[in-house]
Amino acid sequence: SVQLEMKALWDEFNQLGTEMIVTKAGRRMFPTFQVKIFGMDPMADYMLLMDFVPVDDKRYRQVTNTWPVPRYAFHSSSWLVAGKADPATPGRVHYHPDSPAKGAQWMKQIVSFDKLKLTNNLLDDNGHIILNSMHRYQPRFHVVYVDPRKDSEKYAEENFKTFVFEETRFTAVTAYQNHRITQLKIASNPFAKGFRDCDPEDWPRNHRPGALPLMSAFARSRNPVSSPAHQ
Amino acid sequence: SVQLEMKALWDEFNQLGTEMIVTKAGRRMFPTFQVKIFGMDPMADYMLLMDFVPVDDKRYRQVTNTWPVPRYAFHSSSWLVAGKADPATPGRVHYHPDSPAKGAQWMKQIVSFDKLKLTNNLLDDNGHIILNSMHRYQPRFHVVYVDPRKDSEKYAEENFKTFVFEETRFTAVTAYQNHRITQLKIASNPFAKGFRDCDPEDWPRNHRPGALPLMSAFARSRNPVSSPAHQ
DNA sequence: TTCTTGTCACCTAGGTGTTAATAT
DNA sequence: ATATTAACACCTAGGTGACAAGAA
Repeated sequence: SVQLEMKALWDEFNQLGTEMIVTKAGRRMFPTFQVKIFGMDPMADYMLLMDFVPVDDKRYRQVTNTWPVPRYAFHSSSWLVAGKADPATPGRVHYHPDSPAKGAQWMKQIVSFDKLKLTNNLLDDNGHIILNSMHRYQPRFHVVYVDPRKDSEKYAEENFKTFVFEETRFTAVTAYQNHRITQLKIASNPFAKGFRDCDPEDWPRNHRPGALPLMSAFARSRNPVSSPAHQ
Repeated sequence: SVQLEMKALWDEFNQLGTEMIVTKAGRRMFPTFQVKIFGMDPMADYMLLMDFVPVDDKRYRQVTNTWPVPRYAFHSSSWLVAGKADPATPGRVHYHPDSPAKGAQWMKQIVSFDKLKLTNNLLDDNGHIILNSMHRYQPRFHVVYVDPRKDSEKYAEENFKTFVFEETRFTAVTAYQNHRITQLKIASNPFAKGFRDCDPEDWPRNHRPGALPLMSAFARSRNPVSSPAHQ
């Protein structure tokens, strides 16, 4: 069995509609996909990998903020369907770089996919995951048992198991659309600390699951969505 | 077979008498021990590891600079034997973190031991290599074939091969003794760039094996050994 | 006196959202 | 109008030798 790490944070993002940046050079996910694994054969070899499947066949589009009601602009911001999905991207997979390794190795600590990067470059040759911007994806986690038998291909069907956590769904974007997502990223990702203007002690030290979802950071946003959309 | 990378640099250090810093927290080696490997079975599993053996049973001591001939002090600086070696340290080994891996994996790129750290802390529990300061050591590189046979212990003797490069010998120190070593480290280690005061373009771009061994860096040293030893 | 330790400024290396410019 | 790109300031994380203070 598999347990998703940082589930509380994933839930917080998912509630707002998680967005993940894709760039030409490749961008990591945040939150990082991390799991604890139980019940492996400690002595057997396993490959761990991830892939990403489209949640639906829709292309999304950000609805324009209403005007002239700037202070409610945030509430009017939402995702609209903008047509059929673009042609599917190359369905790449990301092997955890420690693969293959023994079950004991995988189970003795949290497995982190922090080397995984997302790109929108269809010609990428860095082995990154290729996604279409403005499309929704569901990350999937696969565990493959390395069968020592000579004719192992025959048993491929029974030698892997797939785990899906719906709270890790996200929309791929080239720039954040929902400013509440931006603020939650800034508040929770250590690498974005430079953009925080709230109490530096609030996160993550004092963060408990169930606490208010970082409204202080949002309230003091440098770029509130409530700024006039017109020019 | 195995080929030592950066051999020209190792030779340059070895000619001066290589020194490696040891600290309580652990210090990386510079140059880093890196090799290219040939002739493995691409499909077989191998473990790669290093250990360090005392070159002799001597303890060393830095001779005091002669005086009052400061400008020749550098030439008078040398290592003296200071008695029998201290009791041997725990003979730890360092497994390359990618171990075990297939021969194909090891051979397709340079294998770098840049995670290996040296310490003088006998109680170290970070798995670092423990060495006695002021003692000389010879790094050794071992390739272990992971035998798939059930009774593989019986064949342990024939399942590993050891490689020794004498130009990688060094003296463990807590502070550099030979200022020419210090200057060569500063000139060639990117992380010490802050201490360079020579032409930043000289190294490593314009460095060719056979070129003069960085005398410009030495000449402009901030702490020339030729400074008076008296106070 | 010689050797060791801890702190420091200064680097490498690379992960953030911002912003202005550009592309569609 | 909307979406993408590239340069950028500001971080995290950690590898350097210098230096002053301490230990043996």
